Amino acid sequence: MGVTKSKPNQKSLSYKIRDELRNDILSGQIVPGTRLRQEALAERFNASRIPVREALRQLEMEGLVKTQLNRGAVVAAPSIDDICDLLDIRIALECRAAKLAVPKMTQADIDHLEQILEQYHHSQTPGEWAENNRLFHLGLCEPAKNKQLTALIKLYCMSTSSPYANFHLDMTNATDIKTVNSDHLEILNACKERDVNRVIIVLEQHIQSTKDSLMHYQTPCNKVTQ
Amino acid sequence: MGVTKSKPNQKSLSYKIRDELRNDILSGQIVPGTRLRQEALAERFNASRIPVREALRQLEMEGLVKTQLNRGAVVAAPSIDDICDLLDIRIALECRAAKLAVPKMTQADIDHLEQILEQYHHSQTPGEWAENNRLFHLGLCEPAKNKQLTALIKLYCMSTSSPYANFHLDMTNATDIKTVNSDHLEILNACKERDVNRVIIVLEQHIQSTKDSLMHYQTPCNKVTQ
DNA sequence: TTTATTGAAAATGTATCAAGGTTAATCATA
DNA sequence: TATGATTAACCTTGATACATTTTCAATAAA
Repeated sequence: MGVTKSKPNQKSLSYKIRDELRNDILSGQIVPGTRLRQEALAERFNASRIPVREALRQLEMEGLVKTQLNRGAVVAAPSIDDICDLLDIRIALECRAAKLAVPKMTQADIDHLEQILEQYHHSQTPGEWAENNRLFHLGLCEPAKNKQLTALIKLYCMSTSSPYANFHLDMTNATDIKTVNSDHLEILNACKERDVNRVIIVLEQHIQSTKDSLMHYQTPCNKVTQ
Repeated sequence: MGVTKSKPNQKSLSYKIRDELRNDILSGQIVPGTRLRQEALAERFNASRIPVREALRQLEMEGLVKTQLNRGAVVAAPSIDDICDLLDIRIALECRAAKLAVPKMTQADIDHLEQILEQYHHSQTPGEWAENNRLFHLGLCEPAKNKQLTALIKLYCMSTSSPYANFHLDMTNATDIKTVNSDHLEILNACKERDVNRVIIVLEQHIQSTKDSLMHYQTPCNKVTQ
C-alpha cells in the first residue's frame, strides 16, 4: 500500500544550484566577467563545494561559464561575434525543427502560438517581450517532437535573447519590436497554410536580421568589461 | 627571465577522466546500460570521487550518460528513435555550417576534403570508415569558422556514427559504404563548383538516408539490453 | 507465490586538510 | 616616479574521512 515512489521528480542539489545560477546569469543579475568563487557560492546556497563545482561544470558545458585551470570559473563574456555564431546555430536548429513541426501541428498548437502573439502584443517591459519571444520560438519548434532538439533550442533561445547576451549594447534599439511582431505573424500565417517553405524562409530572415543589427552595433561599443 | 607560463594548455583531472570515459563509451568498450560507479572510476583513474563526479556531470550534459537521483550514472542507451532525433540535429547543424562554409572554402580546404575521401577509399575496418566519415563531415563544416557550431557537430557526428550508436544493430548492413562514398564525392564536386544549394541538398539526403535505414531496422531488433 | 524484512552497497553531501598556482600588495631599485 | 622582484594571502584543485539516505538484493514469513 505504501507509496514507495513518493518523490520521483526530486532534484539533486547541483541541479538547483545550476538552475538558480543560470537564471542569475541570463537575467543579468550576475554580469559577464564576474568571478564565481566556490566558497562564496557554497555559502550562498548553504551547500558544500562539491555540488557547487558540479553546477559550475554544467554551466561551463552550456557555455555560460568559462573556467581556467587554477583560476576558477568566470561568467562568460560573449563577444558580438560569439552571439552571431550562436544565432547561426539558432537558425540551423529552429529552421530544421520548424520544417519537421509544421506538418505535425495540431489546431491546439496553432491556437497556442496565436495566444502567445496576443500576449506579446500586450507586453510592456523588455522582460515580457523576451519571454514571449522565447515562448513563440519554442511553440513553433515543439510540435516536431524531438526532445533533444527542443532542449538545444531552449538553451540557445535563452542565451541569445536575454540581458546576458545584450550586455555590451542597448538591445532595445538593436531590435525593432514592430518588425519582430510582423515576422511572427507572417510565420504563424504560413503555419496555418502549412506552407513549410515560407515558414523556414521567414524564420531564417527573422533571426538573420538580429545578426545584421548586431553587426551594425559592433563598431561603436567595443568596451570590454574587465 | 624564467618562463612563467610554462603550462598553458594543461588540463584538469576531470577533463582527462571525461575524455577517456567518452572515448570508452563511443568506442563501445563500455556498453550502454553499464553502471558507472564513482568508487570504481575513482580507483581506475587513481583519483578521488570529486573529479569523477565532475566528469560524469559533463558526460551527462553531452547526453552520453544518464543519472537518476540516488541511483547514480549509467551509460546512456539511446533508442533508434533517439538516434534518429540526433541525426535530425546533425542535418540542422551540418547543412547550416555547409551553407556558411562553402563560400569561404580555400583551395587548401578542398584539397583536405579530397585527401580524406582518398583515405576513406582505402579504409578497411569499420573503425577507419567511421573515422574518415567523421573527418569528411568535419572538414566540410569547419571552414564556416563558427567554433561553437563546429563543436556541436563534432559531438553529434561522434555519437551517431560510433559503435555506441550502433549498439542494437549491425550498422555495416544499415549503411551502404558505396552510396556513402558517392554521396561524399558529389558533395565535394558541388563544393568545387561553389554550388551551395546542391551541397545542402545532397548533404541532407545523405544523412536522411541513414535515418531511413535505421527505421527499417527498428522492428527486428527491439531487444533492450537492460 | 507473493509480500515483508533486513542488511549490504552505493549515492549524496559535509567537513577538513594539503599542495599547488594566482593575485595583489609591499618593498627595493634605477 | 616608475619599474621590477619578493612575499603573503587567497583560491583552486584534489584527497580523505565521515554521516545520512536510498537502492537493491537476499532472506524470511504469510
